[in-house]
Amino acid sequence: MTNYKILKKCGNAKRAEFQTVHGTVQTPLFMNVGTVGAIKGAVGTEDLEGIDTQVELSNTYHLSVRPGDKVIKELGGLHKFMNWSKPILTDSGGFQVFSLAKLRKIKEEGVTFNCHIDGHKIFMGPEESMQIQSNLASTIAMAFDECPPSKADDRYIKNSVERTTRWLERCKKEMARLNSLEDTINKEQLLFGINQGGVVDQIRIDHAKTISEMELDGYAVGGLAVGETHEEMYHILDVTVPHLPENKPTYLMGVGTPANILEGVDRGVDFFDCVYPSRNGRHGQLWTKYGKLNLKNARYQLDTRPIEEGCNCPACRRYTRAYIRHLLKAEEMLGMRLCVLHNLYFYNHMMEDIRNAIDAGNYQNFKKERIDMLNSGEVD
RNA sequence: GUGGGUAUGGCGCAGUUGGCUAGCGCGCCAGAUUGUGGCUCUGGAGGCCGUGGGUUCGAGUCCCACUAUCCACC
Repeated sequence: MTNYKILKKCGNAKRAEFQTVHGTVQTPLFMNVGTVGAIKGAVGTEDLEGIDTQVELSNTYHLSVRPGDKVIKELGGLHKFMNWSKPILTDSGGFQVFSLAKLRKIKEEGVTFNCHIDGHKIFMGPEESMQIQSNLASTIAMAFDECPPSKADDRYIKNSVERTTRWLERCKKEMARLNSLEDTINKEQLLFGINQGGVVDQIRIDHAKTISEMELDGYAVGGLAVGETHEEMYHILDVTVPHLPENKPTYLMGVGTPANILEGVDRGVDFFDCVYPSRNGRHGQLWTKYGKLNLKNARYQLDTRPIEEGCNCPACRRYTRAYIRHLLKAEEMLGMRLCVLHNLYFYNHMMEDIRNAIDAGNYQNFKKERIDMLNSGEVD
């Protein structure tokens, strides 16, 4: 029995429904990134309901360091801890090993690296990552992978990808074991595998075929948006996604800009996540249908319009650009919060528009129209 | 009133025995940021060096006067 049901296709764009123990979600969707169990910028789970968040994303590595996955397990799991009942996806920690550890040693068993907070030595391999994610009791666990640098040579990437495949087998085995244990909180935790291969077509394709045979709950494309061009990224999706199972959700990790998402959907992607709306929101960079604006710019000092005309987010419903700009310049928490809420609302509602366009069988026209609007530069 | 100190971009300061286009931090003005260390990075604008004289080839730097300001004492 599959928990993933395609409702409509429009070209390669898929409109689907995905059932989980924490409820059914509508795809394509954007997951709101809350690395340490909170969306940075003083955004609580009560706020997420108000901006139509479907899935919250947290991070295995960060939560294992602080407060510790065993603490969260003792408190009943991440859902209870955060008081969030909808789906949570936990990233495996593989990317953090690549992105924030200065010193790391990758071996067959796993990776040894230094903690970013106090520098102590940490070992994480597929089994450790699955155990932590099982303790967190997220809805969806991600496989522990290696995300090689975009500048790595083909030989390195090939070896890395082969090891990632072996790690995936170990993840699957460990997940099955954990889900069968008596004291496991979420015995129906799902596992998504991750495709790698840099920007090398054949490695990507071979890897996609290999992991497709492993009967996972979903498939992610990782290792993109790490320095390659947009064209390279779109090309990799063009050649890779067709080799992933169509009857399973597809997740493009860490991507991206509104335009990236519109293009990703057109290539069959269901799930997206990105720190852009939250991180850049904290720094005053806001997304609108007509492109992005930097609210810290002096020209907004006397601007009494909302961030985006017609937007119904908590920031736009009540406050002016001038006021929010002042809050940002004064480094008031409220400024960051309002900007993050606007950006997440913008992303979540763009996804809703995308779903409606696919339902209407009009996705490609919609995409072109929206990308033209984003590039129009008519923010003001 | 007396003695001493200080005066350099919006603010706080560096500027060596006088020597090229006077620097730095913060702020300001912009830009970057893609499975998040509330960051970080990259550019840019802005100064007749308190005022007036003097010494010197050359003065932010030395001398004199004035003005402002701070500290101590009366």
